[in-house]
Amino acid sequence: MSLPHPTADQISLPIVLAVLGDPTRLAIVRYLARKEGVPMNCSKFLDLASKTNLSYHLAKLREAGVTRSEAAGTSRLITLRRDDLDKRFPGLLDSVIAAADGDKDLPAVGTSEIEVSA
Amino acid sequence: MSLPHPTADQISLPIVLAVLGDPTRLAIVRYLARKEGVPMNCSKFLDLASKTNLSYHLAKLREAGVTRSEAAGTSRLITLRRDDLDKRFPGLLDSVIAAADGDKDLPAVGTSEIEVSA
DNA sequence: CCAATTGTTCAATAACTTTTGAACTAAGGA
DNA sequence: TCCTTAGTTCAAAAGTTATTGAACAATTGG
Repeated sequence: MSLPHPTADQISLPIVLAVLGDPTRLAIVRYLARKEGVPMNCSKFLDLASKTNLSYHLAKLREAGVTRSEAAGTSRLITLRRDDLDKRFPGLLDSVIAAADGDKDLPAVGTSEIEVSA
Repeated sequence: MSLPHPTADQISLPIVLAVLGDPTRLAIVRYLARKEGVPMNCSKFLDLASKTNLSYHLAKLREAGVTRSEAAGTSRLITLRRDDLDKRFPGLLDSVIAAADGDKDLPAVGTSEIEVSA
């Protein structure tokens, strides 16, 4: 069973901007962008907010079309929908992430991480 | 007398994104971008919202550092702070405006305009 | 000076968003 | 089967943002 996601052409610019205009969600997106290709589970983000609140923010990101969440056992694998976002809004995600990377006042996750091999 | 504006380095990414994540404000910014260099007064935007509501949205844009408002007699001249935004968040404004231009569902102002010389 | 034009402020309300905790579901391992 | 892990759902509370109308201020033209 997979959760509802908008199709690429249903992704709306004002909704994406509004969703990214929240520091917690921006931190999540930033982290997903840095670990692109590696699907994340929610527990990665527990230092940003409570479990319940994370569920809320991750649902917002998914409903806006910014992320994709797939069920995998008891976990959820979360990925950035970069392909769809780049197609719909060329350059937007890159400039947002670059801007977020340059901002020291933004909350962040896993910025000083030791790469652990599987 | 000029209204309070943030300095370039006070402009915050999440605040800018949240402010642009409103269709009325996006329409204003889009119009300012198309008429860049030409300072606009508020009456240009009266088909987007009521006078009072416009005052509110224009204040949000100004406080976020997206626009500059200068008093000029009984009018206010509103311009995009493109220089400051481009310095702080390279590429962001361009990709937002390009994305907005490609979206037919967004409210717009003056898209079919006859150029009137002064 | 008077009236019109341009826009602001204020208070109220409506509408949304965020956060919370408790209760829940579903999968997987012992 | 029972327990743990991972995450959702729900309802309530808190907080924030958007919209409105009426009243206000400042400038300009007659």
